[in-house]
Amino acid sequence: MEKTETRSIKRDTLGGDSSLIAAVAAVAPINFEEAVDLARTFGALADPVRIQLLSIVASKGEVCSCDLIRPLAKSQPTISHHTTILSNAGLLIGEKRGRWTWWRVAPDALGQVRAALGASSS
Amino acid sequence: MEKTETRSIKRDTLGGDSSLIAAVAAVAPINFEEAVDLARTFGALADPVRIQLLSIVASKGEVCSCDLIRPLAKSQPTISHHTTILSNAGLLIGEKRGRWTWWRVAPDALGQVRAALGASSS
DNA sequence: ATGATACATTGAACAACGTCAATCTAGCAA
DNA sequence: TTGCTAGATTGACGTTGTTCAATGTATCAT
Repeated sequence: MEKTETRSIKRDTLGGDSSLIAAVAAVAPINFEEAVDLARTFGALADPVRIQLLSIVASKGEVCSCDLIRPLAKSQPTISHHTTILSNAGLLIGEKRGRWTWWRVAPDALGQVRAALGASSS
Repeated sequence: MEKTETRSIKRDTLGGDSSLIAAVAAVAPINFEEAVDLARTFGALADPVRIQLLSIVASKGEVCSCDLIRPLAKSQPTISHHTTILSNAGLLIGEKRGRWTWWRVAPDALGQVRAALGASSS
């Protein structure tokens, strides 16, 4: 997607190996910046519409924005708003082909969130 | 913690096996109620203070509220607010002993969040 | 060029959230 | 009892987030 200009808010969250339950291994608590990054990612997931949106894209592999309006029962601007948030969070990847924007789940993005939640068995 | 009365907002999130990337396995998208539950849990994690709070409790095993004020640099009511949210989300467990409330990370709660994010390799 | 379609952006209304001062409740000690 | 301490609750304030109507910008077809 890439903002055409201005500050390109590419966040690229979860670059480090900040683990929430470094806990279990009894390591030191994470620092503030890591916490801000993690919180931002969780914030992108903290909405039912976005969870369902992500789930739909994931289950279909690739979807255009127009195919999300009906199942999510939201207006076109609202859908655009949510895809932008997920995209900025690095969880969704959008590719513009002709008039359509095709969305797919960022490979391994959710896996990185999982990793941040620790290496516990389950 | 248990609200003394009124509606006891015990949420007990993530009871089902709702997987966000049922995707990868090409299953069907999750329903609205599951999405609301997941979003609520992620919402509890969508704040830097709560992430650090959780991290501190995890690294120390057990901590009283008073021990969180200093490292988090927040007022006592604010700390109480955050512990309540994490507790309601089922991520933190509080036990009142004497004048102190002792907090610990709910066993496997984060693991369940991980599970909801899918069974992908990493 | 004209029109239609797919999205993004803007602006505004409303709800939800994070924060703290002030206050209230309980447990403990003198 | 009196006083102190740990924490929860209340109320208020500013910030942020969700939503949609209206509008703007490309892209494609005629």
